[in-house]
Amino acid sequence: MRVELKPALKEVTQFVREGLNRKEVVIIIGNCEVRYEGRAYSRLSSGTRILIIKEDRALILHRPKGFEPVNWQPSGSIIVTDYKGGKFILRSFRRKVSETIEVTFDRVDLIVSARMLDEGEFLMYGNEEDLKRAILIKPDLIEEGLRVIFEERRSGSGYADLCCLDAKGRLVIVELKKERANREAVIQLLKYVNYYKKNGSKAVRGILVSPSISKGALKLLKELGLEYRKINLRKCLSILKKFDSNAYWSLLR
Amino acid sequence: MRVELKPALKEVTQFVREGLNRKEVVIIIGNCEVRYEGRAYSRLSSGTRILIIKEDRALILHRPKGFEPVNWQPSGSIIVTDYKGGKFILRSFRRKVSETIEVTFDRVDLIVSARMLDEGEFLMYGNEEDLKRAILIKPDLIEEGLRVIFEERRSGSGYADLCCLDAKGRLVIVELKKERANREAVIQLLKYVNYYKKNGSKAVRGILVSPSISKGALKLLKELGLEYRKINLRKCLSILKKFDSNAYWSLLR
DNA sequence: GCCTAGGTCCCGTAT
DNA sequence: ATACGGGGCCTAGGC
Repeated sequence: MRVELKPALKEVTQFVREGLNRKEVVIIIGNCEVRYEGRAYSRLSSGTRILIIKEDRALILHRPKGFEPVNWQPSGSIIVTDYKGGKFILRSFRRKVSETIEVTFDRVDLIVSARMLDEGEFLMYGNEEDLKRAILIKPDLIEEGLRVIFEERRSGSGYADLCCLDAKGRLVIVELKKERANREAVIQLLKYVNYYKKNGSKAVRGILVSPSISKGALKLLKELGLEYRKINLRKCLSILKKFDSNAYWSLLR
Repeated sequence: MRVELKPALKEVTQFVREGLNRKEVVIIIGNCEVRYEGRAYSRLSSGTRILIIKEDRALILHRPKGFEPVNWQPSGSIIVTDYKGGKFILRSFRRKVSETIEVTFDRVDLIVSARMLDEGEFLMYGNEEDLKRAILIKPDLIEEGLRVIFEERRSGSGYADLCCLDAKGRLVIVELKKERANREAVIQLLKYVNYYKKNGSKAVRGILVSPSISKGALKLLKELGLEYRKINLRKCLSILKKFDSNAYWSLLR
């Protein structure tokens, strides 16, 4: 790891170039102005920020407040550095979309270049995918006698989360939401149900499955003759835990 | 600014506490494990990462690759630090939503605490809002003789971008998209048009306005008897430039 | 390449 | 608090 406090701007160019060539992550804290041009246009006038350039050339510029970066460039962009007019300039060009960022520093307080070893495994659970997996294991969570026949099935323009048959053999389209469902979710479900009705299936039911639903969405749902089933995310996870030997489930408190 | 290379983990607690109390931004580079529990659950096993905690307690944890943070907490959360079992532990609790992050460091390579002055102005143009402003100035961009009567008008469940009258006095609902429009946009427009049809207006037209439109969306649009108008974002911006004395427009190349 | 849908999306805004 | 829609959204998965 290389660290320099208050480096001369002239040296920063070399420092950054070397860091990136060595596949290190570079962090710059300093006073800068920013210009962005691409899908939209932005200007950020002078102030102190944190600039991060990762191994893969992802660029992230943070102000001292707020969760979101003020300017950025996703990974894979091209970084060019320059020293001109007494200032350090860093430009980033995105390959596919025509997008450019130009960060001009008139003062650098700190510069860091670090090779970071990170082979850690990232595991996420409790997303919509998990909800679906739990239902595939135990379709009774939605309704007695339900059988899943397709998942993520193309249904017109989009994809139905689950296509099922109920105890009476009727087609049932299921739309899953892991959080409170809104009107948007109802419209999504309607779209798929209508697709199957249009394409020959007579008795098609549509069920929206989520832990909760907004008042307006529930009203709309009923008006459209669709159904709602409440589901508990924790319950789904505990079902998965039983059927999945993966050790990480044991971490669930 | 305070910087320490390879600080003893025991000292880090004090360092972070002091930094945050002084409204400084704290950056830690080191080896850590992460546990997140809230709307979903995640585990990140050991590796070297960058942790940023901002003045407003926004927490952002970055791996050495990729644009997006692997774990985070938006501003306003509560930060608690601890030294236990030879490790430095930082926990963040979100107030409203029940969400927790726990970052456990077994090695810290660098720690920085910096008061960052940033009063810079951030200006963004070329978003949907600007498209709308340009059309308000010059409705002819869409159609000769068009007059805008409402903007962001509640129309049933959502908000119609623009409500207008055409040369023949018919109601025209306009849906704006600053980028390629998809089926979603068409459905949105349809929803608003149907709302006004249902509520008494007889001849209601719907126009989708965007720089381009997906093939499927255009087909759907026509099937539904809706209309499409291409618009050029740069042209809209140059119109705004004329009518808006704000100096930043001059920065547009 | 286009298109669709999810995300711990975040965020602003209006009700 | 809830709900709705934008975002330079990003990212993954299909086709």
